Amino acid sequence: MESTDESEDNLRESRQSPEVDQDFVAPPQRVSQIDSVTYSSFLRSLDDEHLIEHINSCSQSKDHSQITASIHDSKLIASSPRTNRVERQLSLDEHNFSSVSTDPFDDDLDSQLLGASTPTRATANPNDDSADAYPDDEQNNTVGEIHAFGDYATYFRTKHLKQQKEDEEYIKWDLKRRAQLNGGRAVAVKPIFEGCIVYVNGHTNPSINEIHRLIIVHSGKFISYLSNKGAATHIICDRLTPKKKVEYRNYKVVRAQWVVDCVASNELLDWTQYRLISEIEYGQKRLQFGDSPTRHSGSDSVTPSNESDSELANSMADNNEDPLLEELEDDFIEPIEPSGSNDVGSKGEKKIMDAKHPEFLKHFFANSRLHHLSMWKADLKLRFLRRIVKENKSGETKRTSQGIRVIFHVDFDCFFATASCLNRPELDINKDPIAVTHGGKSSDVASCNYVARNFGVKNGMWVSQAKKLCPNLIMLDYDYKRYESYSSEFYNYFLSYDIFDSIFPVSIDEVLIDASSHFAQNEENLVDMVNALSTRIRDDIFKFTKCSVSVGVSRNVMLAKLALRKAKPNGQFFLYEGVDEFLDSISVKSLPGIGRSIQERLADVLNQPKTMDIYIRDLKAFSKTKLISILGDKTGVKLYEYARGIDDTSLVIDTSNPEALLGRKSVSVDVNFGIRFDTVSELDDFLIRIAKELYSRLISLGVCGSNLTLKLAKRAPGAAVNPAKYLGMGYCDFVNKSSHLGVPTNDWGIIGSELKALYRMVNVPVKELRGISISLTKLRDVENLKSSKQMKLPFKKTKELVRTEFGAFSKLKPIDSIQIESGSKRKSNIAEGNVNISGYHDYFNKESEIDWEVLDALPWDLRREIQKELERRGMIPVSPSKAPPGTKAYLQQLIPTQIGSTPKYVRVFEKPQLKSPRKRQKLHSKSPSPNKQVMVGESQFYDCSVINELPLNIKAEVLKDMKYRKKVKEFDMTALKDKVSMKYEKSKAMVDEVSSEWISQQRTILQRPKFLNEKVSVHQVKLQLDKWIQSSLIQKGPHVDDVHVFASYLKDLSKQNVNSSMILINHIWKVLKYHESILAMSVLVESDEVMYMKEGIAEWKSSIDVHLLPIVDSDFDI
DNA sequence: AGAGATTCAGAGC
DNA sequence: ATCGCTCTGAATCTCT
Ligand SMILES: [Mn+2]
Ligand SMILES: [Mn+2]
Repeated sequence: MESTDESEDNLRESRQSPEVDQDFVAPPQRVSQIDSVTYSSFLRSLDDEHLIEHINSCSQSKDHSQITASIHDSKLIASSPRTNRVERQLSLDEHNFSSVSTDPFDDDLDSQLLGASTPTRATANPNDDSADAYPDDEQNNTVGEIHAFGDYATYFRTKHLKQQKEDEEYIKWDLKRRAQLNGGRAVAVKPIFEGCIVYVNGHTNPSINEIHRLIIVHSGKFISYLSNKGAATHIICDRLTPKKKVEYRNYKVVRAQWVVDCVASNELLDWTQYRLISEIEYGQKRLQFGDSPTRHSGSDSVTPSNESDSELANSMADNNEDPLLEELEDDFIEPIEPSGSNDVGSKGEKKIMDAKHPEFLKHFFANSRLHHLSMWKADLKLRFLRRIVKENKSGETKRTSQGIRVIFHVDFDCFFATASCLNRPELDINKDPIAVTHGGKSSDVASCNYVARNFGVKNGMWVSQAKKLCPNLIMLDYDYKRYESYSSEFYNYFLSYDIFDSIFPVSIDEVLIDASSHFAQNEENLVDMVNALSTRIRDDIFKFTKCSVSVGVSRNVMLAKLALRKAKPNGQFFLYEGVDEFLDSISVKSLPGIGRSIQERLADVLNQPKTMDIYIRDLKAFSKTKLISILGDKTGVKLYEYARGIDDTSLVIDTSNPEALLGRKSVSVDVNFGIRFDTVSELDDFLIRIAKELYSRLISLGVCGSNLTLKLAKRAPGAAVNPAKYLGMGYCDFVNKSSHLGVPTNDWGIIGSELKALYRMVNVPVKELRGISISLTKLRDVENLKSSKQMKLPFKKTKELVRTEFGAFSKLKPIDSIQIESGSKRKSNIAEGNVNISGYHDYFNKESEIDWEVLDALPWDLRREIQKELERRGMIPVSPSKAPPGTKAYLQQLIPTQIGSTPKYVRVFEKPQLKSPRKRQKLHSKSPSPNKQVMVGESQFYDCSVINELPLNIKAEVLKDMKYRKKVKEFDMTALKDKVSMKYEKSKAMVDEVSSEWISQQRTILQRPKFLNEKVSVHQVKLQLDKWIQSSLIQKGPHVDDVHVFASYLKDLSKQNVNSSMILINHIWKVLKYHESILAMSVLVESDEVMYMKEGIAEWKSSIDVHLLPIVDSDFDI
C-alpha cells in the first residue's frame, strides 16, 4: 500500500529538489542496454557518497546487462517492503488475551495499548515499569505445560543464533496459549506485519522485547542487527543520534508507537505518520545549538520527536525573545562570500591565520582556553599520580572504611575573570561587570564575574549576546601565565598540609580533598572544625592570590560539589544535616555528570518541556528499575543514588596497575577551528603538522600507541559555508575512522601517512572540512617497550628506576622515538612505501570506499561511465591517455589501505633496530660517509622487501666478498640508498622542527621548579645520564631529540647554576672515556657491537661539541 | 554473556 | 574576526 506511494513521492520530490534526498533518484528504466546519456546523468545526479554506494551495490548483480535495473531494485528494497499486503480477515481482538499475566513476555500490553493510545498516557505514573526491559521476577510465572517451550529470558538470550527457529517456536507457543485462553479453540492471528522486516534500535517504549513479540506474532520478521544493510524494511527507534540519522536515511524509521498502534487497530498503519526522520528535515536547521559552551561537542542534532517539521521551522523563526536562538540563526546566515579570494593569490595570502598557515597550530593552541584547560588538567593529574607513586603512598588512603567521610571541594570564583581582573587595578571585581573573552562579537565568554551574571551573562555565551544583556560589560584578555601562577600557589598551598588523606586535582582552579581522618576523632565539634578549616583555606588562598575561592564540604563528592555551588561566590558551606531537604530543590542538571541529554530524556518521560528544570524531588518518584530503563545501567543507578544523597566516588588516585601508571588512556589533538582547505594537498600538509603535534605530546609523555582515530567534522548540509563565528566550525556532522597500526608507535611520519590514508577512506570533500581530531589509544610506555626489546642485549635496563622518576627531569628522561619491528610477516605494500616519496596522493581530491573489485568486474560500458564520473569529480586520477586504467592492480595501488585491512607497517623509525645490528652495519659500511648515521628501514618498504632479508641469506664472510657487492647491486642498492638518505634528511629536518617546538613546551615546565616542591639532585641526573649513555651507545649515539631536550634542560639549569651544567657535561665526558677504555680492552676485534659503540662515542662527542658546550658557553673546557 | 569497536555526553573557564 | 580542547566512562552496536 503506502510503500509504493512512498517511493514515488520520494521520486517526485527529489526531482523538484535534487539536493534533498538523492537516494531515490530514479536510475534509467531501460534494462537491456545502457543508455549512456541517461546513465551518466543519473551518475551525475548522485553525490559522492551515493555514487560510491551505487558502485558498490553493483556487485549484488550477477547479470551485468541488467545492472541498472538491479540497482534500481536494490534501492527500492532497501527503502520499502515489497510484500506488505495485509490480510483483512477478522481475527480475535488483541485485547482479549494480551493481558494475561502468565505471558512470559508479560509486559502488561493492555495498559500499553490503552495508555499509548489515549492522552492520559501523559500523566502515567513515572514508576510504571510496564515497558521495562527489566521485568520483575514475579512476572515470569509459569503457565503449566506451555512453559516447556522455555521461558523468554532463555529464549531471548539465544535469539541471535537461533532466532528464526525460536521465533517460530514462540509463535507456535503463542498460538497455543491464545487457544488455551480462548477455551481451546484455535485462534487466527492477523498477519499485520507480513513482509515487514523490523530492526529495533536503542531504547524504545515499549521495550524491544515487546516489539519483537508483537512483530513476530503478527507475521513480521525481526532482526537483531543491521549487518546486512538493506535487509530491514523498518527500523523502530524512539531516539536517533545524528550518526544514526545519517546511517538510516534510506530506511523507514518509525517510532515504536507505530507497532503498538498497528496492533491496536489491527492493521498496518501508514508508517509515515510515525516517521522519525522527516523528508525535509535532512539538510535543515536543527535545534540545540546555542546553549552550551561546548556546542560543537556530541550531538548537534537531536530529532525533535514530538514536533512536526513546520513547528520546528516556526519555532526557529518565531522565538526571537530567546537570544540563544537568535544566535543560532546567525550561524545559518550566509555571509557574502568574497568569491575567488580563496583560490587565487596563492602567494601572498598567508595573512589569514587558518589551518593552511604553517604556524596555525602553535598560534591556535597558544590562544585557546579549552586547550589550556585540558593541558593543565592532564598535567596536574600526571603530577599527582607521580607524586603518589614516588612517595609510595599507594593511592594515599590512610582512611579506613568506617566513619563519615569529609570531602572538601575548593574552587576559585570565576577564575579567569577574577585573575585577569587583578591585572587591572582600576576595576572592581565585585562592582564592575567583567568577562574574559577574545573580544569579537562571536567570541565566547570564557568566564564572567557575578556582577555580569546578574545581567544574565553566562560562561560560554557569545559576546554579542552578552553585550545585549549587559551593555557595559567590560571585556578582559586571557592571561594564561597568570592563571598558571595562581594555580601553582593554590596547589602548593594544599600540598603544604599533611593532614589530608587525598588531594585530587579537578582542574586548574579546583581541587577535591579527602580530609576524613583528620576529622575522624572529634565528631562532636565537627561542624566548627570544618568551618574553621574552610575559612582558613579561603583566607589563605586569598592572601596568596588575591582571588576568592569558595569551599563546599560534605560527606561525599557529589554533595561537596552541591555545597560548593551553594557556597559561591566567595563563601563556604558545610552540607552536613538536612541533606534530603537540601537535595529536594536541587535541579537534576546541576548534579555532576548529568547534563542536558539526561535532563531531556527525563523531561520526555515526565512529559515536561525539555527546557523545564527537573528537581530531585521529582526524581524520587522513579524506581531504580525505571531510571535504569531510561538512562542505562550505570547512569540509572547513579541518578537513583544521587537523589538519595549517596555517592561513593573515590578520590584515590589509581596506581594499582601499569596502565594506570601511564596516567591516561589516550592522547589526542583536536582542531575544530580555522579548518579551511581548498585542496587535498593543503590538508595533507596539515595532517602532517597535526601528526607532529601529536608526536611531540607523545614524546613528552613517553608513550606510544597502536590505535589511531581520525575524527572529521564536515559542514552539515544546509549550514552556511561560513558560520557566524569567524573560522568557526559552524554546524557539523562528524565522521570517525580508525585504524590499528599493528604495533605501538609515536612516529609522526607513520601517523601522518596513516591519517592521509584514513582521510581517503571517508567521503568528506576537502572544502567541507570544518574540524579535524586525531587520537591515539592503546597506549604503551616507551620504557617498557624499549626494555622488552633490549632484553637480550648486554646492557639491560631496569625500567623501574626510570619509571619512578618524578618532577621536571622525569620529563627529560632519554626517550627514543620508539623502534619496533614487527615479527609477523606482512604483505609488502609498495604503494604505502611510496606515500611520502612520490606524492601520488596529490591526484586525489576526494576519497571513497569504492570497492574496486566490483568496479573492475563491471562490463566495459558501465565501467567507463562510472570511471568518467569519478574522474570528473577528481575521485580518481585522470586515466593515462594510452590505456584504460581499469585494471585491478592499478586501482588497488592507488588506494593502498584497501588491499588488506590487516596492517600494514613495520614501525621502524630513525634508528636501526638493535636486534640485528649485523645487517645494518654491513650495509652501512658501504656508505661513502661512514660516520654519518643512516637511518635505514624507516619505512617498511625498504625494511621488509630488501634489507631484512640480506643478513639472513648471506654469511658474514661472503659480505666481504666482491660477490656480495655484485649481489647488492643487483638489488639496485644505490638507488635505494639514495631514496633512503633523501627521506632521512627530510625527516631529520622535520624532527628538528618538532623538537624545537617540544622544547619550548618543556621550558614552561622547567620554569616552575618550585611547583610541587620537586627538586632533582645532580646525583640523580648523573644516574639518569649513565643509563642514557649506556643505552644509546649501542644504537650508535644519542637520539637527536634527547640531545635537544637535555640541552634545553642544561640551558635552564645554567641560568640557576652554571657550575652544575659543567659538572654534568664533564660527567658525560667521563662516562664516555670509561666506555672507550672498556672498548679498547675488548677482545672482540671486529664485532659489530664494538663498531656500533665506537660510532656511538664519536656521535656523543660531537653532540657535546655542537649542542652542549655552547650552552655553558664560557671558557669551560673538558 | 562477553569482547571489542564505535559513539555519545559531560567536565573545566 | 577568533583561537569551538581533551579526556573519560558509559551506552550502544556487532558479532560470537
Ligand atoms: Mn572556578
Ligand atoms: Mn573550577
